Amino acid sequence: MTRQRIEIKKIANTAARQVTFSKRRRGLFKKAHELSTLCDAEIGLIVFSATGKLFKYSSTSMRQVIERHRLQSERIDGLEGAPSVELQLESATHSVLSKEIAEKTQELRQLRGEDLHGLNLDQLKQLEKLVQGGLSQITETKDERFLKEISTLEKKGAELKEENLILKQQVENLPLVVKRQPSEPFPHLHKSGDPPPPPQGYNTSDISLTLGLPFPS
Amino acid sequence: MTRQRIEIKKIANTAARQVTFSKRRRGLFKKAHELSTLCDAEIGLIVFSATGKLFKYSSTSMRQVIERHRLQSERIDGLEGAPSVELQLESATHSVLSKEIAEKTQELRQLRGEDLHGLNLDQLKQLEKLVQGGLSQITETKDERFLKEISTLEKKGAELKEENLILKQQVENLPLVVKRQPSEPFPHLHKSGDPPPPPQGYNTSDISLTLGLPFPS
DNA sequence: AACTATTGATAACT
DNA sequence: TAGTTATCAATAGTT
Repeated sequence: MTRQRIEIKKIANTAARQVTFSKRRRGLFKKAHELSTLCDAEIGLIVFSATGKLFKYSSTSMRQVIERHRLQSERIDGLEGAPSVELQLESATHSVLSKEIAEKTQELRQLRGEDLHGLNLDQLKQLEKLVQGGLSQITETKDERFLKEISTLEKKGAELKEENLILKQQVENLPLVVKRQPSEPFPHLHKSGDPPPPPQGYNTSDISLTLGLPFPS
Repeated sequence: MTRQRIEIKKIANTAARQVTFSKRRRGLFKKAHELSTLCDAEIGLIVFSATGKLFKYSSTSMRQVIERHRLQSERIDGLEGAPSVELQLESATHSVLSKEIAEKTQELRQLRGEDLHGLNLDQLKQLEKLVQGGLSQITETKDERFLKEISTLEKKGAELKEENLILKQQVENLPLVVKRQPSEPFPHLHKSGDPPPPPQGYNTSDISLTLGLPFPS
């Protein structure tokens, strides 16, 4: 509805989908509120994100809206030999949950390449595309992780190398007369109160060494 | 929001309010549907007009949405002076089922290449392997299906060819006596004024024409 | 999260 | 009630 119109079907890119979800959810809630205010309507709106997070709006109380809806629906469905309300709710819940589990289980199996018999050619092609997309994501994430690890290691290596260089310079700068006490060969590199670590860049200290300059204080 | 922006408060004029209610209700439902489709969200929307008429939209079934909402709310409200044993049992069952759903949902998302942040390198490699396996299965099944379709078609084609052959032989054996009328051999293929098409093409029909087959009635 | 070019929704009117 | 249009609001793509 803007820069370019989009097709109304599931947004493939996860990040984009989440951004759109946030934006449109806000818009939807705003519209719901406006309708309820402008036209004196009683409204209940329940939204579960793809990640299962719950968002809701209701003009009065959600319970009231749902209750009113239940009454209306009952009137429509009409006649039932009523078991207890609790049992009805419970079995309803269970059947809903169980059904959801069954669906997800089946979906998982198919994503794993099992139980494909029920699918026709189009569905197979679609599934293949979906899994290819997933695989790309996974491989990409994995490779990124690899690269990150490599660069971390390289960085660490470089730091160590530099540290070594500095230490080497310090060692070379030590006056030959003074004997270091063996107890603390390399006490610490940067504790406060210490003589500042060699502030020099790479060659200055070497040069000063060569020239026999006094030790920097 | 158009010709003139309006204040969000109850519309005084009844007729205008009803008109606005109809228009905005449609808009709201459309947006709800778009959100659910674009972002894979589960949505339930209940609207009572000021006159008490019920309108609703739900991406799955309203019962399922309300049930899911009830579960979430239960969990959030949480702590309340111990409910009845039945309710406790019910909640226990629910939490088991809900947990299973949550796990499967997460697994599904990861198979689709989403939400991979929580995984370490080893887990990513394992997941990649799993999905690669699934993809192989799917592709294999799909291609088998393709091949099967092809061979079916080929078989059918061969049968038709053979049938044609037999028919041709029968045609050739027909007596040469009957003459076809030369008027309008292929009336619709060429518009008048065009250079006449190269008369008869291939053979079978020409032969039958030559042979003066009776016009199929 | 902020911006903006566009599309979409809709208030007023017919 | 339905259709039209001028205008405002929502938002897709981008930074």
